[in-house]
Amino acid sequence: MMRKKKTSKLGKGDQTKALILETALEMFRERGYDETTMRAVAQKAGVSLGNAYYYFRSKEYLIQAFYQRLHESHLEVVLPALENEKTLKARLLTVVRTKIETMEPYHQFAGVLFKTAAHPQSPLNPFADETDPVRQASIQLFDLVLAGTKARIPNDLRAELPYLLWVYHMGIVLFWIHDSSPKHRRTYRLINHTVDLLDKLIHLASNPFMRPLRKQALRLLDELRDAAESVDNEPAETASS
Amino acid sequence: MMRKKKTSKLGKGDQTKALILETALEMFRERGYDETTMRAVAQKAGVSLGNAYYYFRSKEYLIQAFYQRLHESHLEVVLPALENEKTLKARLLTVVRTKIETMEPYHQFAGVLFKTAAHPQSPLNPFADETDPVRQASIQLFDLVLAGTKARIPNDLRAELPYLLWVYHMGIVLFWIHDSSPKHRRTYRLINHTVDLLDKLIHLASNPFMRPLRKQALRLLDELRDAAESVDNEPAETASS
DNA sequence: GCCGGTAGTTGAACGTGTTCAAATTCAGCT
DNA sequence: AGCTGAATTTGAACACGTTCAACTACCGGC
Repeated sequence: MMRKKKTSKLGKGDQTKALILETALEMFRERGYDETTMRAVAQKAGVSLGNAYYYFRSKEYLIQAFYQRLHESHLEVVLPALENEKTLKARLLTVVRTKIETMEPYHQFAGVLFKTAAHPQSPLNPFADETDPVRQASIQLFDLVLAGTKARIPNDLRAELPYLLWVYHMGIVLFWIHDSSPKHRRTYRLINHTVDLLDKLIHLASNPFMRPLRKQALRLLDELRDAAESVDNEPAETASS
Repeated sequence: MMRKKKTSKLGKGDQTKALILETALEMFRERGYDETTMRAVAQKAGVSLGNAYYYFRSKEYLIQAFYQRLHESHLEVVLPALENEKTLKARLLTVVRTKIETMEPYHQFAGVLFKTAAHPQSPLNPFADETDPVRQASIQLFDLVLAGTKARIPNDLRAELPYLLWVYHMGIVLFWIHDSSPKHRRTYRLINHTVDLLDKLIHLASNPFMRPLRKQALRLLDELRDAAESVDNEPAETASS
């Protein structure tokens, strides 16, 4: 009885799964999400319709896979870039800018990301289950941003900041989705301004004078995130394998 | 050639439209949005399927109509209640609490409100076209909240505050949607805490000492809302994203 | 070399939102 | 009353996401 593929090349299933995902993402890029039908994906990938559903239990799961893939691409770009930046401001700028750049080919498709972002099970939902691996990895990146600076930040704030910055960056992405200005100039301008503001705010909030208000805000944050704790629905065990 | 019904009873079309909407909302309340099919609504309302589409160009438009109806119900409750409250804090509390109470019967259905809130044309989208009447009316309520207090707020902030409070209240609603605690206690607790915090923040931001930061934040806000200015599509034509 | 079971694959079928050309009703006019 | 064009209403048809029972390919064990 075989346990688990510990080594070597991909099994046949993994190949098919990758093929379907690749095909789907390509079509999303070219025609958008709604305009890409599961039948069309299956046909172009040379598999049957049912087979596509064998690997992705719904069309939305392709988005989830996309989001995962996107994060990996982002990491490849952002990690080297971060090595050259030391200040909090510069590091934040780098992360958010490269994120938008990575998403660029998917701009018209990206709308659907938020169409379901409010859905309890979506990893994009700020209240969603924190244990989602994709989401955790995404938040962790902002922890890395902070870890690489010498900025003096109180521990209570420091602990929550990765999550807060992640929410902030989701806001930027949301803006970018709606941004129809040429080359998305508005988004980049917004990033500049918000990062500047955030930098100031973080330092302001780190001031001992602000301690009571900060404590109150952080207590609030705790409360906020308890909302989703009792989401008991089966969260759709990760598609296959 | 008749112009417009200036008086008297509703035309036949309006009757049918109201009937369909009423039936739909009832079924949404009882079975939820996704579980309520257009066919079922039409059948229960005693009209044909196509007829329902004659009055509501898509299922989502029923949500839009719901939101409008909801706002009217809210006004009926909140306007009298506001007459007894004079402080900013109390007035804010009143508005947000009654909002949640008004939405109560639709809790399980409300999820879909945000499923499409990110859609460019949705009045729930913070970046959406400001000229949407439902949305404007909703924002105006927060202007009324401010108008009834003696709080000293700088003009620049005062002008933007209705919109900001509206966004805040949307956040509360979003939380409420995910709140599965008994009687939504968590939401009410959150309202208490956030209103308290907001009250403090508004006064803090009104401090002359904060002027530069405030100015910067408000400039940013302007920029934020420009994002949607070039949304020229006529509503509900574009599929997806 | 065959067996058995798991993984992979198929396509027909279902229910849904939406569209549309045609049928019907209605209000005002002569 | 009879006509006319607009408003209203109809239900069949379409495309899509999703499900499912059946079929096939593969691989380890005998």
